[in-house]
Amino acid sequence: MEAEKEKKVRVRLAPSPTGTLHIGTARVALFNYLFAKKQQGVFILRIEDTDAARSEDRFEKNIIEGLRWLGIEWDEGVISDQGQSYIGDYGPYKQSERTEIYLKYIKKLLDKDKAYYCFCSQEELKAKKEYQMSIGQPPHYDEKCKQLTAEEIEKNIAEGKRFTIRFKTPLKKIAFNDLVRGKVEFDTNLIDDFTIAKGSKENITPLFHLAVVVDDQEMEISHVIRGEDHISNTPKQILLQEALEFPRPEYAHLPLILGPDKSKLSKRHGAVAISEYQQQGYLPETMINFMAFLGWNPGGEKEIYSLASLIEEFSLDGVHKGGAIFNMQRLDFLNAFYIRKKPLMELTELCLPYLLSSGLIKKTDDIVWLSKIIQAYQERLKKLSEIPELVDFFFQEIEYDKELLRWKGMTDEDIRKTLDKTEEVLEKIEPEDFNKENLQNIIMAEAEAIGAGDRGKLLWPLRAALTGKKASAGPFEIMEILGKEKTMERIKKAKALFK
RNA sequence: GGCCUUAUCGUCUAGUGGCCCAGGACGUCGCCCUCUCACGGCGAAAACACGGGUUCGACUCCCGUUAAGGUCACCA
Repeated sequence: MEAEKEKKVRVRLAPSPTGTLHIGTARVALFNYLFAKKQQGVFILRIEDTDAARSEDRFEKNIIEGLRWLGIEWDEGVISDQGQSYIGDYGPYKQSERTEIYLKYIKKLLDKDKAYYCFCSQEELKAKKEYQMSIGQPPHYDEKCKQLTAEEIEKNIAEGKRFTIRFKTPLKKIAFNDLVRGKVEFDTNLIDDFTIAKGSKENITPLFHLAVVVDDQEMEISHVIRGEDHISNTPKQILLQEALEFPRPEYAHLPLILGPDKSKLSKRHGAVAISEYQQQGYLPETMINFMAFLGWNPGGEKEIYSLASLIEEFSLDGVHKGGAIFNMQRLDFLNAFYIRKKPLMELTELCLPYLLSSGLIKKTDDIVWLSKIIQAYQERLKKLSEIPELVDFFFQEIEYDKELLRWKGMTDEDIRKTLDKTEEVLEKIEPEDFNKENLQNIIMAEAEAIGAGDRGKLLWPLRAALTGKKASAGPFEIMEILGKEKTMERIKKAKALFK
Protein backbone atom coordinates (compact mmCIF):
# COMPACT_ATOMS: atom_id res chain seq x y z
CA MET A 1 0.00 0.00 0.00
CA GLU A 2 2.77 2.42 0.87
CA ALA A 3 4.61 1.61 -2.32
CA GLU A 4 1.38 2.30 -4.19
CA LYS A 5 1.32 5.82 -2.87
CA GLU A 6 4.79 6.50 -4.18
CA LYS A 7 3.69 5.76 -7.69
CA LYS A 8 3.24 8.75 -9.93
CA VAL A 9 -0.39 9.53 -10.59
CA ARG A 10 -1.16 9.36 -14.29
CA VAL A 11 -4.76 9.49 -15.43
CA ARG A 12 -6.40 9.83 -18.78
CA LEU A 13 -9.49 10.91 -20.62
CA ALA A 14 -10.09 8.57 -23.53
CA PRO A 15 -12.92 9.91 -25.66
CA SER A 16 -13.79 8.47 -29.01
CA PRO A 17 -14.38 11.11 -31.68
CA THR A 18 -17.70 9.67 -32.77
CA GLY A 19 -19.70 12.56 -31.41
CA THR A 20 -19.41 16.00 -29.87
CA LEU A 21 -18.05 16.44 -26.34
CA HIS A 22 -20.85 15.09 -24.17
CA ILE A 23 -21.48 16.69 -20.80
CA GLY A 24 -20.91 13.30 -19.19
CA THR A 25 -17.52 12.95 -20.85
CA ALA A 26 -16.68 16.48 -19.82
CA ARG A 27 -17.49 15.63 -16.23
CA VAL A 28 -15.31 12.54 -16.38
CA ALA A 29 -12.58 14.79 -17.78
CA LEU A 30 -13.08 17.23 -14.92
CA PHE A 31 -12.84 14.53 -12.25
CA ASN A 32 -9.71 13.08 -13.83
CA TYR A 33 -8.20 16.53 -14.08
CA LEU A 34 -9.06 17.43 -10.50
CA PHE A 35 -7.68 14.15 -9.23
CA ALA A 36 -4.45 14.55 -11.19
CA LYS A 37 -3.89 18.15 -10.16
CA LYS A 38 -4.61 17.44 -6.53
CA GLN A 39 -1.97 14.68 -6.52
CA GLN A 40 0.52 16.61 -8.63
CA GLY A 41 -0.04 13.97 -11.26
CA VAL A 42 -0.39 13.96 -15.02
CA PHE A 43 -3.61 14.25 -16.99
CA ILE A 44 -3.57 12.73 -20.44
CA LEU A 45 -5.88 13.16 -23.43
CA ARG A 46 -5.93 10.08 -25.60
CA ILE A 47 -8.17 9.88 -28.64
CA GLU A 48 -9.72 6.45 -29.11
CA ASP A 49 -10.42 6.46 -32.80
CA THR A 50 -9.96 2.79 -33.63
CA ASP A 51 -13.41 2.79 -35.18
CA ALA A 52 -12.45 4.44 -38.45
CA ALA A 53 -15.97 4.27 -39.82
CA ARG A 54 -17.50 6.31 -37.04
CA SER A 55 -14.66 8.62 -36.07
CA GLU A 56 -14.58 12.09 -37.55
CA ASP A 57 -12.07 14.92 -37.41
CA ARG A 58 -14.75 17.47 -36.66
CA PHE A 59 -15.69 15.59 -33.50
CA GLU A 60 -12.10 15.40 -32.40
CA LYS A 61 -11.89 19.12 -32.91
CA ASN A 62 -15.10 19.68 -30.99
CA ILE A 63 -13.81 17.63 -28.06
CA ILE A 64 -10.50 19.46 -27.93
CA GLU A 65 -12.11 22.87 -28.18
CA GLY A 66 -14.71 22.00 -25.59
CA LEU A 67 -12.13 20.91 -23.06
CA ARG A 68 -10.07 24.03 -23.67
CA TRP A 69 -13.11 26.24 -23.32
CA LEU A 70 -13.83 24.65 -19.95
CA GLY A 71 -10.26 25.29 -18.90
CA ILE A 72 -9.46 21.62 -18.46
CA GLU A 73 -5.88 21.48 -19.70
CA TRP A 74 -4.03 18.24 -20.30
CA ASP A 75 -0.36 17.61 -19.72
CA GLU A 76 0.10 14.98 -22.38
CA GLY A 77 -1.85 14.04 -25.44
CA VAL A 78 -3.32 15.33 -28.62
CA ILE A 79 -2.92 19.06 -28.92
CA SER A 80 -4.46 19.74 -32.28
CA ASP A 81 -6.75 18.24 -34.81
CA GLN A 82 -4.29 19.17 -37.53
CA GLY A 83 -2.11 16.19 -38.33
CA GLN A 84 0.06 14.50 -35.76
CA SER A 85 0.64 16.91 -32.95
CA TYR A 86 1.26 15.63 -29.48
CA ILE A 87 2.85 16.57 -26.23
CA GLY A 88 4.34 13.79 -24.12
CA ASP A 89 6.82 10.99 -24.53
CA TYR A 90 4.64 7.98 -25.10
CA GLY A 91 4.31 7.94 -28.87
CA PRO A 92 1.17 9.09 -30.62
CA TYR A 93 -1.82 9.77 -28.37
CA LYS A 94 -4.25 8.80 -31.06
CA GLN A 95 -5.03 5.12 -31.30
CA SER A 96 -5.30 5.09 -35.07
CA GLU A 97 -1.60 5.88 -35.11
CA ARG A 98 -0.57 3.21 -32.65
CA THR A 99 -1.54 0.13 -34.61
CA GLU A 100 1.99 -1.35 -34.58
CA ILE A 101 1.97 -1.38 -30.81
CA TYR A 102 -1.32 -3.24 -30.61
CA LEU A 103 -0.29 -5.75 -33.24
CA LYS A 104 2.69 -6.74 -31.15
CA TYR A 105 0.45 -7.64 -28.23
CA ILE A 106 -2.18 -9.31 -30.36
CA LYS A 107 0.53 -11.57 -31.76
CA LYS A 108 1.70 -12.32 -28.27
CA LEU A 109 -1.77 -13.40 -27.23
CA LEU A 110 -2.13 -15.55 -30.33
CA ASP A 111 1.29 -17.15 -29.78
CA LYS A 112 0.51 -17.93 -26.18
CA ASP A 113 -2.75 -19.53 -27.29
CA LYS A 114 -4.78 -17.00 -25.35
CA ALA A 115 -6.65 -15.80 -28.39
CA TYR A 116 -7.88 -17.28 -31.64
CA TYR A 117 -9.13 -16.36 -35.08
CA CYS A 118 -12.85 -16.40 -35.72
CA PHE A 119 -14.34 -16.46 -39.20
CA CYS A 120 -17.98 -16.46 -38.28
CA SER A 121 -19.97 -13.98 -40.32
CA GLN A 122 -21.85 -11.18 -38.66
CA GLU A 123 -25.15 -12.53 -40.03
CA GLU A 124 -24.43 -15.91 -38.51
CA LEU A 125 -23.58 -14.36 -35.16
CA LYS A 126 -26.62 -12.17 -35.22
CA ALA A 127 -28.93 -15.10 -35.93
CA LYS A 128 -27.44 -17.09 -33.07
CA LYS A 129 -27.74 -14.17 -30.75
CA GLU A 130 -31.39 -13.67 -31.59
CA TYR A 131 -32.05 -17.34 -31.02
CA GLN A 132 -30.36 -17.25 -27.63
CA MET A 133 -32.36 -14.19 -26.63
CA SER A 134 -35.57 -15.84 -27.79
CA ILE A 135 -35.11 -18.77 -25.45
CA GLY A 136 -34.23 -16.47 -22.61
CA GLN A 137 -30.51 -17.05 -22.59
CA PRO A 138 -27.86 -14.37 -22.42
CA PRO A 139 -26.28 -13.84 -25.85
CA HIS A 140 -22.97 -15.59 -25.88
CA TYR A 141 -20.50 -16.50 -28.62
CA ASP A 142 -20.59 -20.27 -29.07
CA GLU A 143 -16.82 -20.65 -29.55
CA LYS A 144 -17.35 -22.35 -32.87
CA CYS A 145 -13.97 -21.20 -34.24
CA LYS A 146 -12.01 -22.04 -31.14
CA GLN A 147 -11.17 -25.51 -32.46
CA LEU A 148 -10.04 -24.50 -35.93
CA THR A 149 -6.76 -26.14 -36.96
CA ALA A 150 -3.74 -24.14 -38.01
CA GLU A 151 -4.26 -25.29 -41.59
CA GLU A 152 -7.87 -24.18 -41.69
CA ILE A 153 -6.94 -20.80 -40.26
CA GLU A 154 -4.16 -20.30 -42.73
CA LYS A 155 -6.38 -21.30 -45.60
CA ASN A 156 -9.11 -18.90 -44.59
CA ILE A 157 -6.70 -16.04 -44.18
CA ALA A 158 -4.98 -16.79 -47.46
CA GLU A 159 -8.36 -16.74 -49.17
CA GLY A 160 -8.75 -13.21 -47.90
CA LYS A 161 -11.58 -14.01 -45.53
CA ARG A 162 -12.43 -11.34 -42.98
CA PHE A 163 -11.93 -12.37 -39.40
CA THR A 164 -11.96 -11.27 -35.82
CA ILE A 165 -9.59 -12.31 -33.11
CA ARG A 166 -11.22 -13.46 -29.93
CA PHE A 167 -9.83 -13.66 -26.45
CA LYS A 168 -10.04 -17.05 -24.75
CA THR A 169 -11.85 -16.04 -21.63
CA PRO A 170 -10.65 -18.22 -18.75
CA LEU A 171 -13.14 -19.41 -16.16
CA LYS A 172 -12.52 -17.66 -12.89
CA LYS A 173 -13.73 -15.02 -10.51
CA ILE A 174 -12.49 -11.50 -10.98
CA ALA A 175 -12.62 -9.08 -8.08
CA PHE A 176 -11.34 -5.56 -8.06
CA ASN A 177 -11.40 -2.74 -5.61
CA ASP A 178 -13.27 0.21 -7.00
CA LEU A 179 -12.25 3.48 -5.38
CA VAL A 180 -15.82 4.71 -5.27
CA ARG A 181 -17.76 1.48 -4.86
CA GLY A 182 -15.48 -0.81 -2.91
CA LYS A 183 -15.10 -4.44 -3.83
CA VAL A 184 -16.77 -5.48 -7.08
CA GLU A 185 -16.85 -9.11 -8.15
CA PHE A 186 -17.61 -10.83 -11.44
CA ASP A 187 -17.71 -14.43 -12.52
CA THR A 188 -16.17 -14.82 -15.96
CA ASN A 189 -18.52 -17.57 -16.97
CA LEU A 190 -20.82 -14.68 -17.82
CA ILE A 191 -18.27 -13.28 -20.22
CA ASP A 192 -17.93 -14.81 -23.65
CA ASP A 193 -14.87 -14.94 -25.86
CA PHE A 194 -14.94 -11.28 -26.77
CA THR A 195 -13.29 -9.77 -29.81
CA ILE A 196 -10.03 -7.93 -29.46
CA ALA A 197 -9.29 -7.22 -33.13
CA LYS A 198 -10.88 -7.40 -36.53
CA GLY A 199 -9.68 -7.29 -40.10
CA SER A 200 -8.23 -9.32 -42.92
CA LYS A 201 -4.86 -10.42 -44.24
CA GLU A 202 -3.95 -6.88 -45.30
CA ASN A 203 -5.06 -4.98 -42.35
CA ILE A 204 -5.87 -5.66 -38.73
CA THR A 205 -7.38 -3.11 -36.39
CA PRO A 206 -7.50 -3.52 -32.68
CA LEU A 207 -10.80 -3.27 -30.82
CA PHE A 208 -11.71 -1.33 -27.72
CA HIS A 209 -10.71 -3.62 -24.87
CA LEU A 210 -7.34 -4.52 -26.30
CA ALA A 211 -6.45 -0.96 -27.23
CA VAL A 212 -7.46 0.37 -23.83
CA VAL A 213 -5.48 -2.21 -21.90
CA VAL A 214 -2.39 -1.85 -24.03
CA ASP A 215 -2.44 1.94 -23.95
CA ASP A 216 -3.09 2.18 -20.24
CA GLN A 217 -0.07 -0.03 -19.74
CA GLU A 218 2.16 1.68 -22.29
CA MET A 219 1.23 5.10 -20.99
CA GLU A 220 1.71 3.98 -17.38
CA ILE A 221 -1.80 4.94 -16.33
CA SER A 222 -2.08 4.62 -12.55
CA HIS A 223 -5.82 5.23 -12.13
CA VAL A 224 -8.61 4.54 -14.54
CA ILE A 225 -11.36 7.00 -13.69
CA ARG A 226 -14.34 6.66 -15.98
CA GLY A 227 -18.12 6.44 -16.08
CA GLU A 228 -20.11 3.71 -14.40
CA ASP A 229 -21.18 2.44 -17.80
CA HIS A 230 -17.68 0.93 -18.04
CA ILE A 231 -17.95 -1.13 -14.91
CA SER A 232 -18.90 -4.28 -16.79
CA ASN A 233 -15.97 -3.77 -19.15
CA THR A 234 -13.55 -3.85 -16.27
CA PRO A 235 -13.37 -7.63 -15.77
CA LYS A 236 -12.67 -8.12 -19.47
CA GLN A 237 -9.88 -5.62 -19.35
CA ILE A 238 -8.46 -7.15 -16.20
CA LEU A 239 -8.45 -10.53 -17.91
CA LEU A 240 -6.48 -9.05 -20.76
CA GLN A 241 -4.02 -7.47 -18.37
CA GLU A 242 -3.49 -10.78 -16.66
CA ALA A 243 -2.95 -12.57 -19.96
CA LEU A 244 -0.44 -9.95 -20.98
CA GLU A 245 1.14 -9.87 -17.53
CA PHE A 246 0.44 -6.19 -17.03
CA PRO A 247 0.07 -4.66 -13.58
CA ARG A 248 -3.46 -3.60 -12.73
CA PRO A 249 -4.28 0.10 -12.41
CA GLU A 250 -6.62 1.40 -9.75
CA TYR A 251 -10.21 1.76 -10.85
CA ALA A 252 -12.81 4.36 -10.00
CA HIS A 253 -16.21 4.33 -11.65
CA LEU A 254 -18.13 7.56 -11.46
CA PRO A 255 -21.92 7.67 -11.18
CA LEU A 256 -23.77 8.68 -14.31
CA ILE A 257 -25.51 11.94 -15.10
CA LEU A 258 -29.19 11.17 -15.44
CA GLY A 259 -32.09 12.73 -17.30
CA PRO A 260 -35.32 13.71 -15.50
CA ASP A 261 -36.58 10.15 -16.04
CA LYS A 262 -33.52 8.81 -14.20
CA SER A 263 -32.03 7.12 -17.24
CA LYS A 264 -28.58 7.94 -18.56
CA LEU A 265 -28.58 11.48 -19.92
CA SER A 266 -28.87 11.44 -23.67
CA LYS A 267 -29.97 13.52 -26.62
CA ARG A 268 -33.61 12.81 -26.10
CA HIS A 269 -33.37 14.69 -22.79
CA GLY A 270 -32.16 17.83 -24.56
CA ALA A 271 -28.76 19.39 -25.08
CA VAL A 272 -25.88 17.10 -24.14
CA ALA A 273 -22.98 18.65 -26.02
CA ILE A 274 -20.76 21.10 -24.20
CA SER A 275 -20.66 23.17 -27.38
CA GLU A 276 -24.43 23.56 -27.25
CA TYR A 277 -24.24 24.99 -23.76
CA GLN A 278 -21.48 27.27 -24.88
CA GLN A 279 -23.63 28.53 -27.75
CA GLN A 280 -26.59 29.10 -25.46
CA GLY A 281 -24.41 31.36 -23.40
CA TYR A 282 -23.51 29.36 -20.36
CA LEU A 283 -20.16 30.32 -18.91
CA PRO A 284 -17.37 27.78 -18.45
CA GLU A 285 -17.25 28.51 -14.72
CA THR A 286 -20.94 27.63 -14.55
CA MET A 287 -20.40 24.32 -16.26
CA ILE A 288 -17.40 23.45 -14.10
CA ASN A 289 -19.14 24.29 -10.85
CA PHE A 290 -22.28 22.50 -11.94
CA MET A 291 -20.58 19.33 -13.18
CA ALA A 292 -18.36 19.07 -10.13
CA PHE A 293 -21.37 18.98 -7.84
CA LEU A 294 -23.15 16.26 -9.74
CA GLY A 295 -22.23 13.19 -7.75
CA TRP A 296 -19.66 14.84 -5.58
CA ASN A 297 -19.28 17.58 -3.02
CA PRO A 298 -16.60 18.68 -0.64
CA GLY A 299 -18.79 18.19 2.44
CA GLY A 300 -19.46 21.67 3.69
CA GLU A 301 -22.18 24.13 2.84
CA LYS A 302 -20.14 26.19 0.45
CA GLU A 303 -21.37 25.61 -3.07
CA ILE A 304 -19.55 28.09 -5.24
CA TYR A 305 -16.15 26.90 -6.36
CA SER A 306 -13.71 27.87 -9.07
CA LEU A 307 -11.64 25.29 -10.88
CA ALA A 308 -8.65 26.17 -8.70
CA SER A 309 -10.55 25.84 -5.43
CA LEU A 310 -12.06 22.61 -6.64
CA ILE A 311 -8.57 21.18 -7.01
CA GLU A 312 -7.87 22.02 -3.38
CA GLU A 313 -10.95 20.23 -2.15
CA PHE A 314 -11.16 17.29 -4.50
CA SER A 315 -11.08 13.72 -3.34
CA LEU A 316 -12.49 10.52 -4.75
CA ASP A 317 -13.81 9.77 -1.25
CA GLY A 318 -16.55 12.30 -1.72
CA VAL A 319 -17.82 10.75 -4.93
CA HIS A 320 -21.28 9.28 -4.71
CA LYS A 321 -22.36 5.86 -5.81
CA GLY A 322 -25.75 6.81 -7.16
CA GLY A 323 -26.41 8.74 -10.37
CA ALA A 324 -27.43 12.39 -10.28
CA ILE A 325 -30.22 13.99 -12.27
CA PHE A 326 -29.27 16.91 -14.43
CA ASN A 327 -31.06 19.93 -12.97
CA MET A 328 -31.57 22.68 -15.52
CA GLN A 329 -32.93 25.22 -13.00
CA ARG A 330 -29.81 24.94 -10.97
CA LEU A 331 -27.65 25.35 -14.05
CA ASP A 332 -29.51 28.57 -14.88
CA PHE A 333 -29.19 29.80 -11.33
CA LEU A 334 -25.45 29.22 -11.34
CA ASN A 335 -25.06 30.88 -14.70
CA ALA A 336 -27.01 33.93 -13.58
CA PHE A 337 -24.82 34.01 -10.50
CA TYR A 338 -21.59 33.96 -12.48
CA ILE A 339 -22.94 36.52 -14.94
CA ARG A 340 -23.66 38.89 -12.06
CA LYS A 341 -20.12 38.39 -10.81
CA LYS A 342 -18.48 39.06 -14.19
CA PRO A 343 -16.54 42.29 -14.60
CA LEU A 344 -18.64 44.53 -16.86
CA MET A 345 -16.26 44.85 -19.77
CA GLU A 346 -15.69 41.11 -19.85
CA LEU A 347 -19.39 40.46 -19.87
CA THR A 348 -19.84 43.01 -22.64
CA GLU A 349 -17.25 41.23 -24.75
CA LEU A 350 -19.02 37.94 -24.12
CA CYS A 351 -22.33 39.41 -25.24
CA LEU A 352 -20.93 40.92 -28.41
CA PRO A 353 -21.22 37.82 -30.62
CA TYR A 354 -24.90 37.45 -29.75
CA LEU A 355 -25.61 41.11 -30.42
CA LEU A 356 -23.68 40.98 -33.67
CA SER A 357 -25.36 37.89 -35.02
CA SER A 358 -28.79 39.21 -34.17
CA GLY A 359 -28.02 42.19 -36.36
CA LEU A 360 -28.67 44.72 -33.61
CA ILE A 361 -25.17 46.14 -33.59
CA LYS A 362 -22.22 46.59 -35.89
CA LYS A 363 -18.61 45.88 -35.11
CA THR A 364 -17.93 49.60 -35.04
CA ASP A 365 -20.42 50.42 -32.32
CA ASP A 366 -19.12 52.15 -29.23
CA ILE A 367 -18.19 49.50 -26.70
CA VAL A 368 -18.41 51.82 -23.74
CA TRP A 369 -21.96 52.72 -24.66
CA LEU A 370 -22.78 49.04 -25.16
CA SER A 371 -21.35 48.24 -21.77
CA LYS A 372 -23.87 50.61 -20.19
CA ILE A 373 -26.65 48.61 -21.76
CA ILE A 374 -25.13 45.38 -20.56
CA GLN A 375 -24.77 46.85 -17.10
CA ALA A 376 -28.48 47.65 -17.00
CA TYR A 377 -29.23 44.01 -17.75
CA GLN A 378 -26.44 42.22 -15.93
CA GLU A 379 -28.58 41.14 -13.03
CA ARG A 380 -31.44 40.07 -15.28
CA LEU A 381 -29.42 37.82 -17.57
CA LYS A 382 -29.57 34.08 -17.14
CA LYS A 383 -27.68 33.18 -20.27
CA LEU A 384 -25.83 35.21 -22.84
CA SER A 385 -28.10 34.18 -25.68
CA GLU A 386 -30.98 36.08 -24.07
CA ILE A 387 -29.33 39.44 -24.43
CA PRO A 388 -30.65 40.46 -27.89
CA GLU A 389 -34.33 40.10 -27.02
CA LEU A 390 -33.79 41.94 -23.76
CA VAL A 391 -32.09 45.00 -25.20
CA ASP A 392 -33.33 45.22 -28.80
CA PHE A 393 -35.33 48.39 -28.05
CA PHE A 394 -32.15 50.36 -27.55
CA PHE A 395 -31.33 49.84 -31.21
CA GLN A 396 -34.67 49.73 -32.98
CA GLU A 397 -37.77 51.80 -33.46
CA ILE A 398 -40.60 50.62 -31.26
CA GLU A 399 -43.98 49.59 -32.60
CA TYR A 400 -46.26 50.31 -29.66
CA ASP A 401 -49.11 48.21 -28.44
CA LYS A 402 -51.38 50.93 -27.14
CA GLU A 403 -52.74 48.84 -24.29
CA LEU A 404 -49.28 48.18 -22.99
CA LEU A 405 -49.00 51.85 -22.06
CA ARG A 406 -52.04 51.69 -19.83
CA TRP A 407 -51.52 51.51 -16.10
CA LYS A 408 -54.29 50.19 -13.84
CA GLY A 409 -57.50 51.60 -15.27
CA MET A 410 -56.08 54.86 -16.59
CA THR A 411 -58.08 56.43 -19.39
CA ASP A 412 -56.56 57.61 -22.66
CA GLU A 413 -56.93 61.10 -21.32
CA ASP A 414 -55.03 60.23 -18.13
CA ILE A 415 -52.21 58.69 -20.07
CA ARG A 416 -51.86 61.59 -22.45
CA LYS A 417 -51.80 64.04 -19.59
CA THR A 418 -49.18 62.20 -17.66
CA LEU A 419 -47.03 61.76 -20.76
CA ASP A 420 -47.45 65.47 -21.50
CA LYS A 421 -46.32 66.37 -18.05
CA THR A 422 -43.37 63.98 -18.22
CA GLU A 423 -42.32 65.45 -21.53
CA GLU A 424 -42.56 68.95 -20.18
CA VAL A 425 -40.40 68.17 -17.18
CA LEU A 426 -37.83 66.28 -19.23
CA GLU A 427 -37.65 69.06 -21.78
CA LYS A 428 -36.23 71.36 -19.13
CA ILE A 429 -33.29 69.09 -18.42
CA GLU A 430 -30.12 69.80 -20.36
CA PRO A 431 -28.81 66.89 -22.45
CA GLU A 432 -25.61 66.82 -20.41
CA ASP A 433 -27.61 66.44 -17.21
CA PHE A 434 -29.43 63.43 -18.59
CA ASN A 435 -28.00 61.00 -16.11
CA LYS A 436 -29.63 58.40 -13.95
CA GLU A 437 -29.36 60.17 -10.61
CA ASN A 438 -30.55 63.52 -11.84
CA LEU A 439 -33.44 62.02 -13.81
CA GLN A 440 -34.49 59.93 -10.88
CA ASN A 441 -34.61 62.91 -8.52
CA ILE A 442 -36.67 65.00 -10.86
CA ILE A 443 -39.01 62.36 -12.20
CA MET A 444 -39.68 60.72 -8.86
CA ALA A 445 -40.76 64.03 -7.39
CA GLU A 446 -43.10 64.49 -10.30
CA ALA A 447 -44.41 60.95 -10.02
CA GLU A 448 -45.26 61.51 -6.38
CA ALA A 449 -47.15 64.64 -7.29
CA ILE A 450 -49.09 63.19 -10.21
CA GLY A 451 -49.69 59.74 -8.88
CA ALA A 452 -50.90 60.81 -5.47
CA GLY A 453 -49.54 57.69 -3.87
CA ASP A 454 -49.39 55.64 -7.05
CA ARG A 455 -46.16 56.46 -8.82
CA GLY A 456 -47.01 53.88 -11.44
CA LYS A 457 -49.35 56.40 -13.06
CA LEU A 458 -46.35 58.26 -14.34
CA LEU A 459 -43.65 55.62 -14.24
CA TRP A 460 -45.42 52.81 -16.08
CA PRO A 461 -46.44 54.79 -19.19
CA LEU A 462 -42.99 56.37 -19.24
CA ARG A 463 -41.14 53.06 -19.11
CA ALA A 464 -43.49 51.45 -21.60
CA ALA A 465 -42.96 54.37 -23.98
CA LEU A 466 -39.23 54.00 -23.60
CA THR A 467 -39.02 50.25 -24.08
CA GLY A 468 -42.23 48.95 -25.60
CA LYS A 469 -41.94 46.07 -23.14
CA LYS A 470 -43.83 45.04 -20.08
CA ALA A 471 -40.63 44.05 -18.33
CA SER A 472 -37.34 45.88 -18.49
CA ALA A 473 -34.68 47.68 -16.52
CA GLY A 474 -35.66 50.89 -14.77
CA PRO A 475 -36.61 54.02 -16.76
CA PHE A 476 -33.86 56.27 -15.39
CA GLU A 477 -30.90 54.27 -16.53
CA ILE A 478 -32.63 53.62 -19.81
CA MET A 479 -33.12 57.33 -20.40
CA GLU A 480 -29.50 57.98 -19.59
CA ILE A 481 -28.40 55.39 -22.13
CA LEU A 482 -30.86 56.53 -24.78
CA GLY A 483 -29.97 60.19 -24.31
CA LYS A 484 -32.32 63.11 -24.37
CA GLU A 485 -33.06 63.18 -28.07
CA LYS A 486 -34.23 59.59 -28.41
CA THR A 487 -36.05 59.75 -25.11
CA MET A 488 -38.10 62.71 -26.26
CA GLU A 489 -38.79 61.09 -29.61
CA ARG A 490 -40.18 57.99 -28.01
CA ILE A 491 -42.42 59.87 -25.61
CA LYS A 492 -43.83 61.90 -28.47
CA LYS A 493 -44.47 58.82 -30.56
CA ALA A 494 -46.20 57.05 -27.70
CA LYS A 495 -48.24 60.11 -26.89
CA ALA A 496 -49.52 60.25 -30.44
CA LEU A 497 -51.49 57.09 -29.73
CA PHE A 498 -53.67 58.93 -27.26
CA LYS A 499 -54.66 62.02 -29.19
C1' G B 1 -34.01 -12.14 -18.63
C1' G B 2 -28.53 -12.93 -16.55
C1' C B 3 -24.88 -10.11 -14.20
C1' C B 4 -23.29 -5.56 -11.71
C1' U B 5 -24.86 -1.38 -8.99
C1' U B 6 -27.79 2.19 -6.33
C1' A B 7 -31.64 4.16 -2.68
C1' U B 8 -32.11 11.35 2.71
C1' C B 9 -37.03 17.09 0.79
C1' G B 10 -39.51 17.71 -6.49
C1' U B 11 -33.83 18.20 -7.66
C1' C B 12 -28.37 18.54 -6.10
C1' U B 13 -26.87 17.22 -1.41
C1' A B 14 -24.89 17.48 4.46
C1' G B 15 -25.03 13.54 7.71
C1' U B 16 -19.81 7.86 8.76
C1' G B 17 -24.33 5.08 16.06
C1' G B 18 -26.31 9.52 20.23
C1' C B 19 -24.89 16.78 18.30
C1' C B 20 -30.90 15.14 13.71
C1' C B 21 -38.70 15.34 15.82
C1' A B 22 -32.50 15.62 9.95
C1' G B 23 -28.79 21.05 7.88
C1' G B 24 -27.70 23.90 3.12
C1' A B 25 -28.68 25.13 -2.04
C1' C B 26 -31.92 25.21 -6.55
C1' G B 27 -36.99 25.18 -7.48
C1' U B 28 -42.00 26.28 -5.34
C1' C B 29 -45.19 29.40 -2.16
C1' G B 30 -45.91 33.88 1.04
C1' C B 31 -44.23 38.71 2.78
C1' C B 32 -40.92 43.11 2.26
C1' C B 33 -38.48 46.39 -1.38
C1' U B 34 -40.86 48.12 -6.06
C1' C B 35 -43.88 51.43 -12.13
C1' U B 36 -42.47 46.26 -14.47
C1' C B 37 -38.92 42.40 -14.61
C1' A B 38 -34.79 41.08 -12.04
C1' C B 39 -31.56 41.74 -7.74
C1' G B 40 -31.71 41.81 -2.46
C1' G B 41 -34.01 40.72 2.52
C1' C B 42 -37.33 37.74 5.63
C1' G B 43 -40.32 33.42 6.19
C1' A B 44 -42.98 28.68 4.87
C1' A B 45 -44.13 23.90 2.92
C1' A B 46 -41.08 19.75 1.60
C1' A B 47 -37.14 13.79 2.70
C1' C B 48 -34.23 9.29 5.96
C1' A B 49 -38.31 3.50 0.13
C1' C B 50 -40.36 -0.78 3.13
C1' G B 51 -39.74 -4.99 6.58
C1' G B 52 -36.73 -7.52 9.80
C1' G B 53 -32.49 -7.76 12.83
C1' U B 54 -27.66 -5.86 15.75
C1' U B 55 -27.41 -2.17 19.75
C1' C B 56 -28.92 1.10 25.80
C1' G B 57 -29.60 3.93 21.15
C1' A B 58 -30.08 3.76 14.28
C1' C B 59 -30.59 8.09 8.51
C1' U B 60 -26.03 5.88 9.77
C1' C B 61 -24.11 -1.48 10.65
C1' C B 62 -26.26 -6.55 8.74
C1' C B 63 -30.15 -9.37 6.02
C1' G B 64 -34.37 -9.40 2.96
C1' U B 65 -38.26 -6.96 -0.03
C1' U B 66 -39.43 -3.24 -3.37
C1' A B 67 -38.08 0.32 -6.84
C1' A B 68 -34.59 2.41 -10.10
C1' G B 69 -30.25 2.45 -13.18
C1' G B 70 -26.03 0.32 -15.90
C1' U B 71 -24.44 -3.59 -19.05
C1' C B 72 -24.70 -7.90 -22.07
C1' A B 73 -21.53 -5.49 -30.57
C1' C B 74 -16.56 -7.25 -35.67
C1' C B 75 -19.01 0.84 -30.89
C1' A B 76 -16.23 3.08 -27.42
